Amino acid sequence: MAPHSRYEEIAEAMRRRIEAGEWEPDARLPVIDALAEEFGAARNTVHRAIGLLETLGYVAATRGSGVVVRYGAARARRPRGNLVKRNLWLRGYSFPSASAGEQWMKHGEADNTPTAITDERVAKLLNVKVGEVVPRRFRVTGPIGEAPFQINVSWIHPRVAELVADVDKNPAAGEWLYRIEVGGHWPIKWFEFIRARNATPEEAKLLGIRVGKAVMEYTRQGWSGSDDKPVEVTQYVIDGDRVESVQVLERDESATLPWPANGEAES
Amino acid sequence: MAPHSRYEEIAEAMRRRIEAGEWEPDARLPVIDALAEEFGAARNTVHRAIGLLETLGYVAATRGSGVVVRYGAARARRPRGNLVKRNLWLRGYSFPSASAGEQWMKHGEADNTPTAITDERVAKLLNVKVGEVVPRRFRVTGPIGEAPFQINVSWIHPRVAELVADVDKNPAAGEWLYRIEVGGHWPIKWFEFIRARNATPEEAKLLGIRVGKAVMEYTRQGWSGSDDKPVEVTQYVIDGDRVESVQVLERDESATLPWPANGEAES
DNA sequence: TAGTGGTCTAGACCACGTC
DNA sequence: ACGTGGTCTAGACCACTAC
Repeated sequence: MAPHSRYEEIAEAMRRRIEAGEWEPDARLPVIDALAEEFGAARNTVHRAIGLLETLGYVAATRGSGVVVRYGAARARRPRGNLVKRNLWLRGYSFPSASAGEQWMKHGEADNTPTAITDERVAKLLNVKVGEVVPRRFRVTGPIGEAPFQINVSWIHPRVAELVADVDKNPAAGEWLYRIEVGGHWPIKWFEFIRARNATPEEAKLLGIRVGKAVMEYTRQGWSGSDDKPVEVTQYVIDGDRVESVQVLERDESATLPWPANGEAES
Repeated sequence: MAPHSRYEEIAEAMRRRIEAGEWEPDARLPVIDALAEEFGAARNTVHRAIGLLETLGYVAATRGSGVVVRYGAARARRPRGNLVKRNLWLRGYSFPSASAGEQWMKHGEADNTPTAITDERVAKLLNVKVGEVVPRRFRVTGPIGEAPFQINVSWIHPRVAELVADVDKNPAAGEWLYRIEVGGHWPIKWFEFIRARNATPEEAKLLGIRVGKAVMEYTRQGWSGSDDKPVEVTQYVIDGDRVESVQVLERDESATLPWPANGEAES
């Protein structure tokens, strides 16, 4: 029954106590030294068990204050979909993967300075070379009053850079995607790639989560409607614990095969 | 520039070497002791750096053989969708989140024995109590000839247990979902919940991945069309490194607002 | 300032793959 | 049997929070 390692056993024992209610949500756990003595293990081993419980979403540890139970925390539900809505009044767009509607920028961390592309995959999707400097838009967002849980980064192809050059100085001009479309690239077509992966150290710091925490990554590639080449790549990195996509499955009866003519039925 | 800890610095240095091609894909890295000496750090610290690189998908470590570069590995693409297809000939169903089509059961790990429900969320979705014993179907699947990368588990509500009791002995009778529908619960309606989270120790062992690796979790809840209560819950847990969902975004022009009557345009 | 979690070390031992 | 990665220990020191 126990092919587990010791730290997994300890994590398992602690998990059971949490689920049994012995340690209630928002309550503080005993300090690590006390737990180490109780379990008869080294401090490091208990610390590792806590790290596991943290990535699994059972507790949250804060240096200086303690380890707190985070079991049964609420999670934002975001309807899944593939419909892009345009709002010509605001000269903006609405992507289903991007927002739950009520999000806000945080910290003033917005950064619109052009940057060299380091990621090989992004370079390929945008059809530029690694190291090339392109316009970039960077945001960390989340609901008002709560911790941010989403990183938004967009890279723009150099050949349309002029079209979005004054977007920040002149907000009434509309979003940069709108500028690109009316600038001669209508209609933009998008592909979206969805992955689950582990947070990098940089992302973990931005989102206030532990390194290695699971995140959802949406990567969107926008193609020009005129020259049929990529014009933008946008990536959303979302704390996996904070959101959940929901979808109603529909029946495709058109794809239903008829009963076989010579009925092999036997029910 | 370096708010990193030492193990993150070492991981960063190793990552740069991999991306620079100094350590090529499928090549073996130096042994940990050698790396520890080179970086002037303890063995444990280097080991932790390697663990980080492993969860980020850059390397794969195997006890007894070594650490191998896994950069740029292929990934299966699975079209995203919400259309459930019925196949009356096979008396089965096709869910977009479930399969890439060519999957196969692995290891003979299939397990159809009834089991007590331990997960509180699953219990709630199936509308039963935690600890209640219900029919369960368990599979670990993946493409032929490759390592499995997906865990499929289904729980069935006790009130429809009789309808699926003989499914295993009589394959020609069709899938258990088909049996439930023709047994008086047509049409079943489904909701699907999608999350990214970290693999538990059990899941990691089944999928052959490191504990804490990011996985996609699809949870499907099926409602009876007759008594409007849940009849089944199915969960897919998929190695995040092995699949990627792809989707074409469509324009919803019906939602587009008209230009304002008093044009504030200035482009 | 005291107490908390987080990191690092040096060394030991274990589990597993390879030869 | 050997060499590999994985775990555990005991102790030290650091970074951060709360008081």
